[in-house]
Amino acid sequence: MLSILVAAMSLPSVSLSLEQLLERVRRAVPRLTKGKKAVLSALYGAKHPLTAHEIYMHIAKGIHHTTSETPNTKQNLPIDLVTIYRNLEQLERLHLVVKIEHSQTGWRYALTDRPHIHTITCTECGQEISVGECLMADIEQFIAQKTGFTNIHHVVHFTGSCPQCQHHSAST
Amino acid sequence: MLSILVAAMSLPSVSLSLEQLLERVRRAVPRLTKGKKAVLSALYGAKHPLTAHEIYMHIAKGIHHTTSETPNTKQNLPIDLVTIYRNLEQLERLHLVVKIEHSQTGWRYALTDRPHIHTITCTECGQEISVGECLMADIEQFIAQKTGFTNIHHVVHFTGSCPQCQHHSAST
DNA sequence: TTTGCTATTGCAAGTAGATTGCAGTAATTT
DNA sequence: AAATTACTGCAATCTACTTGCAATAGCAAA
Ligand SMILES: [Mn+2]
Ligand SMILES: [Mn+2]
Ligand SMILES: [Zn+2]
Ligand SMILES: [Zn+2]
Repeated sequence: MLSILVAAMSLPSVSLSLEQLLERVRRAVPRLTKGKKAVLSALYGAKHPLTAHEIYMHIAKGIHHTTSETPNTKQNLPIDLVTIYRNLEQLERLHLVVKIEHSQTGWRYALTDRPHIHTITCTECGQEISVGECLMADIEQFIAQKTGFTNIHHVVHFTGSCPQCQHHSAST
Repeated sequence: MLSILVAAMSLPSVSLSLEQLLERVRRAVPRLTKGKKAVLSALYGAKHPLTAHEIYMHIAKGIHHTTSETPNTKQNLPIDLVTIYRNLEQLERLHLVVKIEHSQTGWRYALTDRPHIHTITCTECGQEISVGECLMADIEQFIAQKTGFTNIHHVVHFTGSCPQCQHHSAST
């Protein structure tokens, strides 16, 4: 059984450039707006799944602050958080974005079909560390065969007691 | 809109009676209260993981309604929802209860170490069906070895397009 | 380039799951 | 029975997320 796990660890990296991705989205949606581009760019550059708020912060930081030299025009206003939620919802319907997990601060989103890692959180101290590349591919394959579903994705999060916190346990 | 889990959990293979479970909890907590017993009883009898609100409703239904014959005493008042949340939190800290998944209506809780199944939800029509017994044991074993964590549990949910809804897809 | 259509946006208000403060209650020990 | 204090209920609060609506901005036809 562990052989399955080892086999699943060498992941195919499907590299689609941001421009290719945007072109694909342009064909799929009625309007390729500034907000949609910003959300896709944020997710494209992300090293791990992001919450809507993290996407918002990422976009806001990428925009010039208002100074006497750079006046407050519509170009340098951040995208409203509600617009980010609506764009994520639309991109989800197109299967271009997926909810990967529900963290303590809300859902985390990522581009579909990207190699990704999962994390484990200590329920006692809150420490969150990587458990490495996703090992769910074979399980999803199995589910696809068994159920006939397509576009299968998963929401996963692990919890436990980290090495520093292992004591006072009532369980086996 | 949202479908309810269909027969998501079987009874524990290692049969611990409710009385044995309560005895174990009695030794682990300072006070074995009416609320704690009610929460544990609800989870013990559940066929699938329950939300805090579902536990609340379960407890309320199990208590006599007030009539002229059965006056409104403290015995037939339901347990307050906030008390259910606090008891679940305490039982989680003792690793006796775990959050199994985040449904559309909130977190679902179950007794620890119970065999369980997982489900897949169609993102288009909302249909939710079983994918069979949990297949995560090997992955958890792998994570335990790699990270040194103990008491490892997981939150998992699958989504996809069901056979009846497979069309208009922008992904591969 | 200008114009028209309407998808999309920002703002504000609303929803609902979950948390917190606190005064009173009840489970347990002596 | 009395003492101790973990626990409870109520109300207020927090916050991730959604919804209504008038204004805006993609996009393409003219
Ligand atoms: Mn994964
Ligand atoms: Mn499982
Ligand atoms: Zn820890
Ligand atoms: Zn469907």
